[in-house]
Amino acid sequence: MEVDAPGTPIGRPRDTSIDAAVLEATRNLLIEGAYSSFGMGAIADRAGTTRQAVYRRWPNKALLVLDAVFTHTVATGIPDLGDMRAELRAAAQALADEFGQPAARAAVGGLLADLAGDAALHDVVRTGLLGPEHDRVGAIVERARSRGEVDPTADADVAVQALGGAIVYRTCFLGLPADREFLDAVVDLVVRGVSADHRHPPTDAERKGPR
Amino acid sequence: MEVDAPGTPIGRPRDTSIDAAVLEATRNLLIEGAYSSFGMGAIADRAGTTRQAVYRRWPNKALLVLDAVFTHTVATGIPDLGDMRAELRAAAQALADEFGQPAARAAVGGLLADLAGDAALHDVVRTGLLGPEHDRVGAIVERARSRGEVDPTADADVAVQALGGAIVYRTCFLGLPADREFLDAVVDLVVRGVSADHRHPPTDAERKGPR
Amino acid sequence: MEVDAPGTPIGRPRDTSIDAAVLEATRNLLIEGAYSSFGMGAIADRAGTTRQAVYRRWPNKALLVLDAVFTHTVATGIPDLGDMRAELRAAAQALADEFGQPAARAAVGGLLADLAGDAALHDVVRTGLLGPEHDRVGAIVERARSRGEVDPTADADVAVQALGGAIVYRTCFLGLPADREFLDAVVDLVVRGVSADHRHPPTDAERKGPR
Amino acid sequence: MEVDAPGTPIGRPRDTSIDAAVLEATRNLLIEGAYSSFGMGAIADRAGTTRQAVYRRWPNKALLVLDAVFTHTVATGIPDLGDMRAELRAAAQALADEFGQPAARAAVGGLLADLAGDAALHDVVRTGLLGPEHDRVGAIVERARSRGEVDPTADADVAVQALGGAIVYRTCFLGLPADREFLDAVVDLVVRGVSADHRHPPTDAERKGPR
DNA sequence: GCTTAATCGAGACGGTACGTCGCGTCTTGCA
DNA sequence: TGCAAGACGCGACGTACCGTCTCGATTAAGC
Repeated sequence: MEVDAPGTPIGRPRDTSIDAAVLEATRNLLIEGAYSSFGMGAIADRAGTTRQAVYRRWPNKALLVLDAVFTHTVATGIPDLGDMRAELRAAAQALADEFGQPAARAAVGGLLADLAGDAALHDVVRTGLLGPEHDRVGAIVERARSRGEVDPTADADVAVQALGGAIVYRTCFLGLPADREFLDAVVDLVVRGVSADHRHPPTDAERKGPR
Repeated sequence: MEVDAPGTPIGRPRDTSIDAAVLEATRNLLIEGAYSSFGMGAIADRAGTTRQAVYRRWPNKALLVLDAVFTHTVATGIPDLGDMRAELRAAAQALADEFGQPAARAAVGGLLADLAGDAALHDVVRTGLLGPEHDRVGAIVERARSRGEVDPTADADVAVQALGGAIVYRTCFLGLPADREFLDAVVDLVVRGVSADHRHPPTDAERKGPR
Repeated sequence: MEVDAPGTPIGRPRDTSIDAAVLEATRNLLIEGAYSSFGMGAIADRAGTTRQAVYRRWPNKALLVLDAVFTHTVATGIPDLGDMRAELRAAAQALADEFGQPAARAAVGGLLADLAGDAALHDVVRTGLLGPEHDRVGAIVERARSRGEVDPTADADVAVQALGGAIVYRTCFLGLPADREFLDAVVDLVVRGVSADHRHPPTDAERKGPR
Repeated sequence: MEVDAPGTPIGRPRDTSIDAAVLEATRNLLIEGAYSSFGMGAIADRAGTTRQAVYRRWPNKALLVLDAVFTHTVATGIPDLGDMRAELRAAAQALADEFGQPAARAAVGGLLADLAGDAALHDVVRTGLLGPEHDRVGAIVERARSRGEVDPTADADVAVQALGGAIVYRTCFLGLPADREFLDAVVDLVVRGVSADHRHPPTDAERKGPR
């Protein structure tokens, strides 16, 4: 149901090598400096092409950086290993791989800044990048819940946000590496935080306590 | 033995009302639009002054926004309530108050973007903003640990990053409110994640398993 | 062997209508006010374009004003009329036309001021504007000299500077019009000053007199 | 009839050394660079004082430069030597001394530029600087005329403007020195140009000729 | 000896212009 | 139609100077 599918694209075909060159240039510039320290012109120069050729492919820097830095095909679900901890480790590792690379660390802030003013763009990120990530981790928790490993009162979304937040915060805000040790520790914390055994929820007094 | 301590400040003194006006203008502009959607000129205009008067006070937008948005005197430690959960709730609430305000949500991304290229600036943020926050939350966990409530193998830093990350991630990345319910849930997760009772650490096989 | 001769000019060509608009805007602003009362920004605004488009064409205000005000193709020599007085009148009239126009009167001072600090610019004026003017008038005198009309001891350069100086001084310094009557009178003075008949040079005593 | 003559000036008296320092600083800056290359701030700095102290004494740069560069007491008339040539030489030398000094050469252009927009200032220059100069030279010619040395049809003003123009033009426009030789030559030209003997005015045909 | 008043230094103030940079678009010639 | 090149209108950048002001300290003269 492609509306404007170009049945037979007329005119000179796009030079696909430019696509690659632009993406790589973007990544390199991100590694070398901050998101806001370069612009479309610098990207085009680095890629050995022109601004126009870049704009023909991506309408703005945010979407270009998104393409350059993040693996959209990330949605490769985690296989059912029958073990929440192992599955979460795999998911956490994937997250760390994605957000820990230097280009991503440099990109996140600027992307966030550009997002703030552009609702459409924000949606792209939420549904295209964050959403799948959430679903994937959420699925792990729900699967474990169906196996009875998760406390019924635990909120999967909260677990997801704690896990993802910890990784993103550590890599992008603190600039620290999300190494194996850290990932294990945070996964461990989350697993224990949601696991079923001996869960004793806060009393009502605590829950609705003063303030 | 302050070298450049202005014993008797010479020349016309700064107009302190300008400081306030600029900070408020900055906050308002952040609420109305994105970090990157306005510049020093717009701030000066809104504050009813000139760019120069702004630059006299803050050398760049990042430091100005930092001053405008974040309460530096945040380091007011959480009192010892004898209850980790209650203390963490207070800390989480403070965090949510700080990062949940509209201006902060709009600022975080741009700030992060500018930080990436400026090591000195990054240090200011880390030691002046994030550091105290960490220490505060870390102190709560350590206090609980000394009361025997925390599992000896649990890493306080990880708990801190999970708690902080979850809140920042939710407010700034997802744009969702960090309401009371969410805060309670994430505190609950962290408390259970580090608490001493019935902790069963991963086996060595799990820990060093094939990843 | 032009090195940077643009064999085939590449890229989008300059919009020639902007050149004209900028030159006219400059002239108009000079007529309306002083050289120093407006800047490149005002010129661009008046021309309906941008500063950048102006800077692309002229590196500074002095060179732009030079182009706007003075006819560079002034070097159209005066034809040999066989009569020094008539030829000098034509030359004087050309000078008065050039320096008497309102824009020129307003420009001269500022130009001179900017020149003082820029040797390169000063050369442009000397060789491009003053030089041809001199050669033209000098040629008239020399032609007359070859006809025997000029005293052999008379210095053509001095005659040139007296004629030119009188006109420039009157129009630009005194703000008086260099009308037909004045021009006739000053040409008459110069002609008589250099003519051969009954010249009685100063005695040595006069020439090397006290002080 | 001094209206606001401060009978007894109360308050702290002006530091007269500042007057001198400012005038000298102005002269030095003019020698080192162009009129437009420095401002009141630079003058104050160089004089080791503040802008305000300068503005207290002179309302703008043009008047300050005028004071700094030109000897207002120039009106010392030329004594009657009974010889036009000798008297004109003395006057020419005085003119050359005044306008030939480096500071004056650098000042003239900028002064002219500032004058253009300020009628009051222009009057100051005309009546205070140029006027006396004219009167002085004009008086010489008229004196000679009364002795019968000058042709009755010769216009003294034209002679004045030719003499003055030649000197100013040579020093300020061409940047050449008005040395003894040049002054003698231009005086000679003017003397011959106005002298009574063998003057044969242009015929009517020439005077009202075509064009 | 105290008040009064103008000056001094220093530097902030609201303005305006500077010359440069980057944006996103457009207009050429060539492939 | 794509591409390289570069001009276009637009707007922000950080700086510099303008002429004025507001400070505390200084320096006479008059009371």
